[in-house]
Amino acid sequence: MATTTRARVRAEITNEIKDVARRQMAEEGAAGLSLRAVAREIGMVSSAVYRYFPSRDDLLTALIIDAYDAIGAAGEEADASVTRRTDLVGRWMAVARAVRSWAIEHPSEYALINGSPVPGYRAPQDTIGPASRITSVLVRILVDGVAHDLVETGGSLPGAVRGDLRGMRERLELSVPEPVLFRGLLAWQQLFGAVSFELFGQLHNVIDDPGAYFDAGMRLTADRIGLHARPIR
Amino acid sequence: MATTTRARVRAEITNEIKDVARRQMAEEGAAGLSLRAVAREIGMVSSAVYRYFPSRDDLLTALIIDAYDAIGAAGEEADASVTRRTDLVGRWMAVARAVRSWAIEHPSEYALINGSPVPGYRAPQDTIGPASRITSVLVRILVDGVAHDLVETGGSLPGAVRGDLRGMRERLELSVPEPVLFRGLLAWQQLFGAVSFELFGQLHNVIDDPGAYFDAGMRLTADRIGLHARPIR
DNA sequence: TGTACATCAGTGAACGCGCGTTCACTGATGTAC
DNA sequence: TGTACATCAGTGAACGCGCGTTCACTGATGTAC
Repeated sequence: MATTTRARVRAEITNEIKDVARRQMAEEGAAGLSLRAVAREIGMVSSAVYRYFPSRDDLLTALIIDAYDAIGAAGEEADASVTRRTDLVGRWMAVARAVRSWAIEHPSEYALINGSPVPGYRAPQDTIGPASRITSVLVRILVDGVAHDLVETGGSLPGAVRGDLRGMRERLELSVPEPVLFRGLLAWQQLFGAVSFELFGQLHNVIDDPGAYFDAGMRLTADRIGLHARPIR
Repeated sequence: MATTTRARVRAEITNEIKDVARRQMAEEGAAGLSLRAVAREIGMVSSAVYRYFPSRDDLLTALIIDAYDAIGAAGEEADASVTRRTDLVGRWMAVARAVRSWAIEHPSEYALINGSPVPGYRAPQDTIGPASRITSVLVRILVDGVAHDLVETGGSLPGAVRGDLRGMRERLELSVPEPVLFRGLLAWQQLFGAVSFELFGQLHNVIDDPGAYFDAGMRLTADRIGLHARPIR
């Protein structure tokens, strides 16, 4: 048969290992993720975990890939939920809020992909694909904006920056002028900077209503990307 | 005598412990900081370190306080180096570049105060004072901007956000309108977001000249705070 | 200025703990004929 | 459909390692008289 009992059980236990690892990471941090502790909680002997993941780093890699996929899926879903596709500000806000919500619900996974690097761990190439998923969501908003004349396209850039962005534009085959890419990148940084600030506790004792603050900041950011409600030309 | 030999030697060894700890943190990360490893490198028996720091967490706290102090001092120095005090954009750029340079020179210490929190560690109250040092630098730029009519003061804010910022303004006894504080806070986030992105490797394979990119971003940010070269009124 | 005592830095052994990974093994599940 | 063999999941013991922290101790430095 296509999926044997063995294969099904294997997939289930693989998921259980990852789930338990995620939960433990929330308490101990990524650096403290321990195969033995995971095995103990599942009720397995520690060496049994090696039937599923050849090493601790491979488990970490799997968690990172899952996290990128999850935040990417959350962003895609939020973007798709906005029915009026020319409402770029609405799409931006939906994606921004989705990123924040996902991060608040999965703080340790967010830290895994957006916090300080895990010491001694080098991410393999496998993580690059899933990582670009959430980035692509923003890029699509910019592409649609350019296509419908809903985004400012002007602006000057220092040569070095323009060159780097041209490289990016050509690699991804985007029809988006460099200044738009530049503002998009800054908005991206503002989004993840805001989420990290909130999550890592930098807003403590300053902002009591981080949701309202986040929304206001992202609205201003939308404005600054140069997103418009009606065609410019 | 005021400082005995014992006291002088004590201060020297305390510094040596912190220096070695900083160097090891760069390799192992904050979570992997180990009293035993530090003692080993210094050539001390591990229990001797307890004459200087009552526990591993106290050593971490000392490193955090030092890091806040160092980045604060770097920011203050950069701000003070701009002789024309009404050149707010120049002051902002100087401080931003100083923060970035310090972070690049001391990546593990930057991560310690701006990266994901160290698991299992709760920062004591002692860190609050040093932490506000760098924040105060930006606030002074805004205060001077308002005093000399060099910064936009208008803008609307949702009630909850305005309320939070009013609290901040009153606590710090600042004569700065809430919208200015709001934009300042966003600029602050943009600055640390940009440095973190660069340091934690998110710009890899996208930006080859991160210095130029950083400068261009911070210039745009200065513009967006509403800093002007000449009085508005 | 000299001496007796108190303070303090550093030693070395020990406690009790956890970690990643390897390896020979048992017994259950799956596959080919 | 039944049987022989191959594959695979999980076991339990072991290797070699590092960690934070405590404690009784020695010997040097500092202080009071």
